[in-house]
Amino acid sequence: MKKRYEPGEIELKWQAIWAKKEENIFSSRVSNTKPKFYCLEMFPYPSGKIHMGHVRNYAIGDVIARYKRMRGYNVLHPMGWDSFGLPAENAAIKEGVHPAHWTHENISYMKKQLVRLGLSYDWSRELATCLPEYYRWNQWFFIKMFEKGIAYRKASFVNWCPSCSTVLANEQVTEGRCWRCESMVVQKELVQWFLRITDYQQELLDASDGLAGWPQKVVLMQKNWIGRSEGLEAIFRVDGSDDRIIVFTTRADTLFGAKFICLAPAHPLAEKFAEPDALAKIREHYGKADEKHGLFTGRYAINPANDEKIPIYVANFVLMEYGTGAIMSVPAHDQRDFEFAQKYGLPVKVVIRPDGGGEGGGEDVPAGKAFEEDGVLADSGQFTGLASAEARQKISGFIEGKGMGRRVVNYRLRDWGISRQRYWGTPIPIVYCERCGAVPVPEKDLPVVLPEDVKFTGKGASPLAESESFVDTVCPSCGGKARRETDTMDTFVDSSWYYVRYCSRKDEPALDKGNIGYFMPVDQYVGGVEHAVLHLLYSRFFMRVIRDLGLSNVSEPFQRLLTQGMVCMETIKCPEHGWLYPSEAEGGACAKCGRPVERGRTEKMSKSKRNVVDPDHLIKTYGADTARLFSLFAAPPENDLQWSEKGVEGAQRFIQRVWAFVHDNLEKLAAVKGQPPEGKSPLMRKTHQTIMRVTRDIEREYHFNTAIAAMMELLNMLAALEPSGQDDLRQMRFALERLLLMISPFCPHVAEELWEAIGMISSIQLEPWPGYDEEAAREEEIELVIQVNGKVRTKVMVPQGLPDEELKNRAMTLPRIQEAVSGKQIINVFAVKGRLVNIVVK
RNA sequence: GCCGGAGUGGCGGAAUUGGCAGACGCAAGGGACUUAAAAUCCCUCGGGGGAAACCCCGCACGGGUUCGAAUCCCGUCUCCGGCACCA
Repeated sequence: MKKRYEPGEIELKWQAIWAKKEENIFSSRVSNTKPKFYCLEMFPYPSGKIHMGHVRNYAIGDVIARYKRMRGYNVLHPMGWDSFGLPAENAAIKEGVHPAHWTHENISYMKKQLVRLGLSYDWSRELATCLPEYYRWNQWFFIKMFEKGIAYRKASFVNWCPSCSTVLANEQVTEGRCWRCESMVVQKELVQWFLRITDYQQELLDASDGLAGWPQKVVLMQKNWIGRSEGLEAIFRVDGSDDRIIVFTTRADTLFGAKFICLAPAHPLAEKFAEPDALAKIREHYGKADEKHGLFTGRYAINPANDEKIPIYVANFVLMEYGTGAIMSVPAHDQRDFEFAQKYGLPVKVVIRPDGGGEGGGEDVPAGKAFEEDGVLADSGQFTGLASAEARQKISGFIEGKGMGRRVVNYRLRDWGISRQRYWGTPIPIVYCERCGAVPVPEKDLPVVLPEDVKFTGKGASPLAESESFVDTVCPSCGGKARRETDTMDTFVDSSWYYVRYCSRKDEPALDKGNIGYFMPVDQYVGGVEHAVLHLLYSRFFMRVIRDLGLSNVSEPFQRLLTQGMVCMETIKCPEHGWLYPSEAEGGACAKCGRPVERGRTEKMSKSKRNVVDPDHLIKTYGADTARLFSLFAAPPENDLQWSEKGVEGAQRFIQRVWAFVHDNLEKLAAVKGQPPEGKSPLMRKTHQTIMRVTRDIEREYHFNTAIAAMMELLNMLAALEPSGQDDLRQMRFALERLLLMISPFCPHVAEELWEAIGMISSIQLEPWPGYDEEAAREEEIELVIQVNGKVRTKVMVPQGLPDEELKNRAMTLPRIQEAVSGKQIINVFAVKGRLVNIVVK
């Protein structure tokens, strides 16, 4: 054994050994003897190289997988590539490389990086979503959904990203910007394919309360996204016509205050009533968060509550996609309506007064803004004086009784638009025939493969539309001339079911019911919180479709979810040259101009801010074990992690100290024979305590940072020991073996190496997780804390397990306490859990 | 604006159920070894007072409940995340 710890050498050695043993170490088969555990990390987009976010994500997952293997589970721990998407196509436009080529190069490089990190994946299940054998099943799912009416086509206003020149789903727009490139999104009317996720909205909502293993934050985000609200649909007759306008409101209690009606610009009656040119102008402002624009139609509607005649407007801020596309406007109690009323000089009628706010004494017109809270009804006929909550029910009932409306539930969630006007995605398997319309490609003709003869110009319509060999086809139904759909699928379709594909090996058929039945659901899913509504909601939807296709009994794909925090690093800025790399700011001065630099905030690592750490460089300098250890030690997984070079060195120091301990004691330790003696010693006690703590910290919320801290404490004790005699050495060896076992999921290479060094023959991977004995972990003496009036006055060592009365007596006799209580009246004495005594005096 | 979450040393972070605030690590200071440096090892390390024993203050801020509060309740401030014309 070398004196120096050389990570590069030993890590490559063990990675080679593991690769040979892959069949029996990291691979998983359907097994009846062991319970299964499916551990999954979000698969990466093959962008070129892995980044520190991946390192952290996969280190967390790997510790869980390795730990569970040691606990005797049949662990499924797969990895693959989310390999369709825009960057590949953009590279093609910029550099002329084919997206497939670019993607496969990246995959092969990144796979090497993952292997180099010592991650224990079952590569026999590796998948790449851009391969026809994978996306064939996207097409298969699409056809099944088409047959069931879940996939359908409609024209609507959609989110269009001008920079990506494609459509985005609602979930993919953040603050009006594209989730990927941050360009402002515009509204465009297009015919698109949608998946009817709204069919499952109530089920998804109801089931979210059962997601006990998920961060509540994520559950809440999903619930808000689905956005259920209960209200009333009320019918407003159009004066002098048979037309009726249906509005949705959650505030039936304000119905008597409705002073006008607003229609969405795309509402059928808006087109019927409004003058086309004027309507077109309103439409220009649709979906934009700017000023409110209205157009009076010249028509009036009848308020079903009081038969009042109120004007009908078309307004840019009314959404066609939510509710009924028409609203009743109550300017006194809705801020938007208030602003609209102000602009167009419409009346404001107060029908809700603040609870307890003087009978009839309040002002009629709110001062400058609407009163939107609940209160007491005013000026509302027979309902005047009721509280809002009660009035909502009563007025809804009243309207229902008149046959002028009904209580309904509305959701904010929209159907998922999956059409993308790009090349590098799954072709939508539809053929358009003049006679038969949209016809699905028959299953036997799948996959519809992406054509190769495509030019990547970055301009115009879908690149697929340029490929005649692709577009021209025959109708599967009538054999006549037909054209293929040229849009591809949103890449979130690919990732909505990949965890199901992993249940079968590459060489086994996809979607095998037996395999799915054995491995699903995922027991632990680990990934970034940025997918809280996107990928995670789509997957919950897809799993239900898969269930309803009879392929699985599972509804929820992910039993437990861990959302890890971001990896952050300090930023450095020069007042003149902007963001700098640390190497450009040595000595606190900008390397370009010599001006002093500003230490910026610690922010998420990003290339643009130049605050990134390259995993390759990190591994080369410190090794994979150190990279993993630091990622896990510096913060609990759900927190953001602040990268620190010094912290990395600290992590490596720990590994080096373990190494040095084994090296320095190797001869003595190797000669040890037999078990440690019965009876307690500080080291034996500490060892059992450490196993207890580490086990508990991993089991409970995966708090690896405190688990590692506990192992460090054990090492500190071991290193301070000066053994004399065989019994001491036996204990030392016992403690060391357990320490190595506990370290092995975190730093698998060095654990293997040291395990071998102390004479163990089989791989440490195959060892069970060490057990502990609570009795052996128990302290014989405890430090009794004595407080007077809640303040610590002294501490004393006493035997473990004394009765409370005895503790109180002992406390009272202590000189320090005598002194503190002398001349005072003792009111009460508390003893707490055999650990603390509090004396209350006056 | 609405809905969540979080504020603990110079820093990252510990602290089962209300019961010793600051585990572990980083940084810093001192010392040992060395011709010297690195590495390593040892000691100190929340603030204030005191020669010391020890005392006072301290978990964003202000109140409260309690024998006892980082932990529970109310209010305020700050930061982070989500949603945002959703009727």
